[in-house]
Amino acid sequence: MSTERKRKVSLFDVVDEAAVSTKLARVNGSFTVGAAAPLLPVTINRWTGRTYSQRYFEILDKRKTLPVWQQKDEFLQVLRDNQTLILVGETGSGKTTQISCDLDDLLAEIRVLTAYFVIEQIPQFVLEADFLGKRPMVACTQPRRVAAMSVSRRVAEEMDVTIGEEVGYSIRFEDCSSAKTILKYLTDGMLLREAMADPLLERYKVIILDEAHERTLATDVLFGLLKEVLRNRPDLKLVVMSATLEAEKFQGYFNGAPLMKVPGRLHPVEIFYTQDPERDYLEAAIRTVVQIHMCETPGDILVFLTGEEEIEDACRKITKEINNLGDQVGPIKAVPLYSTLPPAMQQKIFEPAPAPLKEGGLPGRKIVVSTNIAETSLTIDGIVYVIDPGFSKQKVYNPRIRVESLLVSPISKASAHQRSGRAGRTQPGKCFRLYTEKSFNNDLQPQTYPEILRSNLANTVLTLKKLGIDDLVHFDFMDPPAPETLMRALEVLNYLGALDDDGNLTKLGEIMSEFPLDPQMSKMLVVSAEFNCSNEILSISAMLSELQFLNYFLMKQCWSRLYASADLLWASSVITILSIVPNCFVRPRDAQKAADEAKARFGHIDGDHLTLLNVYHAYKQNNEDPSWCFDNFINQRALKAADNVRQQLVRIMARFNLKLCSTDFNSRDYYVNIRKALLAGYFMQVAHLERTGHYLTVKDNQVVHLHPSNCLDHKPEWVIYNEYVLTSRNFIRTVTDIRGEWLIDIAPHYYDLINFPSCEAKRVLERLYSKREKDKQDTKNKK
DNA sequence: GAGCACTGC
Repeated sequence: MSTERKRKVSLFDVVDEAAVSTKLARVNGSFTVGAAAPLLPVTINRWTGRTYSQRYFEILDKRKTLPVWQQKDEFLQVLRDNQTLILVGETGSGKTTQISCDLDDLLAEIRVLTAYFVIEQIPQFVLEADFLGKRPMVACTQPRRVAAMSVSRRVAEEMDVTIGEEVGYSIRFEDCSSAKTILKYLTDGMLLREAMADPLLERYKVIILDEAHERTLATDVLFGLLKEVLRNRPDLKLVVMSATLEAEKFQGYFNGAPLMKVPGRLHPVEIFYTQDPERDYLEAAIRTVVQIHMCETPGDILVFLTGEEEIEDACRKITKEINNLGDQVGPIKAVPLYSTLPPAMQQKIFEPAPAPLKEGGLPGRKIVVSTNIAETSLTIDGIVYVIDPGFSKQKVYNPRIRVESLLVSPISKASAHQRSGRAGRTQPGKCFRLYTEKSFNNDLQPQTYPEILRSNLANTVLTLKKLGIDDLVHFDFMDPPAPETLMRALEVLNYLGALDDDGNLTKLGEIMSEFPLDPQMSKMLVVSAEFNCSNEILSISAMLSELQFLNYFLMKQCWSRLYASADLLWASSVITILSIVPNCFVRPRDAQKAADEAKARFGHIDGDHLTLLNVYHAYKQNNEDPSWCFDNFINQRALKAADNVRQQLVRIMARFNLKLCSTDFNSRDYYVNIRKALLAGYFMQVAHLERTGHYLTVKDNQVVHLHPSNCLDHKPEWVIYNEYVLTSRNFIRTVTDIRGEWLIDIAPHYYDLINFPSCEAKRVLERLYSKREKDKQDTKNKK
């Protein structure tokens, strides 16, 4: 029904648009009369029909000084003569964001840059193309939400239009566009969503994929999809924007499309390497900071390290060492930066360097010590020196045993390049690489290993099926995933009932594909009404999915060789292996005991899923009060985000007429029904307690341990788990007590005993099955 | 009894 209403609105808007264009024609008509007209400056905005503001001309003058402006005519000509065009250069250098989970905060804090860059200009050039018709609609994708928002706002300003009207953006939770919109910035995942409803993307005349070199999962899927669409739509044009490193690969993939180089970065950066390899990169980084501070001209320093503890440690050591130098040097301020840092602390990176201690004294310097959050997601102006030890923490996924872990690994050349670029934002800079030039050339991988090759593809396969791609094996991936990964995904979807035995999308699968969740979770949600607890499952899903933003999906950096030898690496004690902890519960260093006690108050003896439900309920009962969150060591941002997700899920449930219901809270079945519903989605993630006292995952037979963060007060015979992580041991995290009988009731096709490796769990299930048979016989006999 | 790279729908 909501689609129906939407259609009516857009019909209305088409009428409205026609009215606008007649008005426009009239305005332009009166304007172009007379031979002298072309010499006059254009004063009427052709998109709005309004007179341009003074500010428009001020910005225009600056835009005209940009190097890319020189290439406008050439660009338009190449675009006219070709269906696909690849632009290479330093993309993505014109965005600035501040860290925050809250979109409102972000909007208030986005700072306007004084420099203008390629991705703001190219779409505007496209709109000026006369060969695309009167009001061609242009889409421009970005891998990150904030980029889509901030760039579109900037462009709306440059075009002298209101954001959300002619220029807009569309991201999850927020569609700021209208029927008037001719240029829409959106996340790559969002364009993929649009393609699910409109497979030929017919509303667009031009699609621009920015930051294509980042190779996000969504971008990779769009590549293959758009290649198909371009064949079916000769009128559609595609512009791919990428960094230079793999330009030829892109060209080869897009059938020899023309390459055009565009200038990007404003200032040169001088690169320095060490003569010999460094044994201790942390020590070397601190030493380099001190040297820069003593010997180099003023300018802030950015140091890349791998994790919170290392960063805090480095900040302390830097401050100590510089203080030891006394009056010989100016004052410094060492500022840590990582994603879990409270926002108030994060703000510190934008504070100016400290002033000289006395008038005419040595200048101060700001030293930002950061994870690779500062590599792509966040830009800090004023950085002149970058220190790059060459490592970052990267997530590794092994599809064979479905285990993920985080490990400190060497970065890629592309990543090193990106890091050094951070030095040249405001003036010429210097980058100190704490490895040898030989090592850079020979040891670092050229590119970020694409996400699609190291991800669980169950969700992607479901999306592709929904997009009408039946033959996954012959789908034109730029880097085809391993056949086993695809097979594994198909198998999981078949067990969940999303695909039938021929691999075709079922009705259930179609509904599941509409949820922005992984398939197990959407299955659980879709069937939860059958267990009379969809309200509660909604809350749990929202909480889990909010946590999964942090710990389940996608992994980013380069690591192909690591991947190939991952098993060996896991065995290696040299490499630091860390896990990712969900952040719904806050545990400050100075109040760990109080935080644990607060958490225990929410604990549910049957498991962590139910504990999450308790937290959500308590949050709502306390009117989402931030001070209540603070007092109870609850991360308010996480809860707010979960609530946001929940609302979106409710809307999708309504679209498919899925009932919202709850079991009576006083009923004995209230929690039983919830636990059963969990199993309906996650029946493939069950572990059994062996007589030895260890848990074994069912079917995979991996020895696992309950993560100590769990809140069970006993060791249940059967548990369902949300994730399996490898840190110091094999852990299953977020676990809930379930009953063996439910396995054979709810997922008999998975627990069929025929393709089941022999183990204790199998023998227990066999007993349960025969007991079930016997019970059936008994009841029959009684009758 | 563990220890927090980064994003997307």
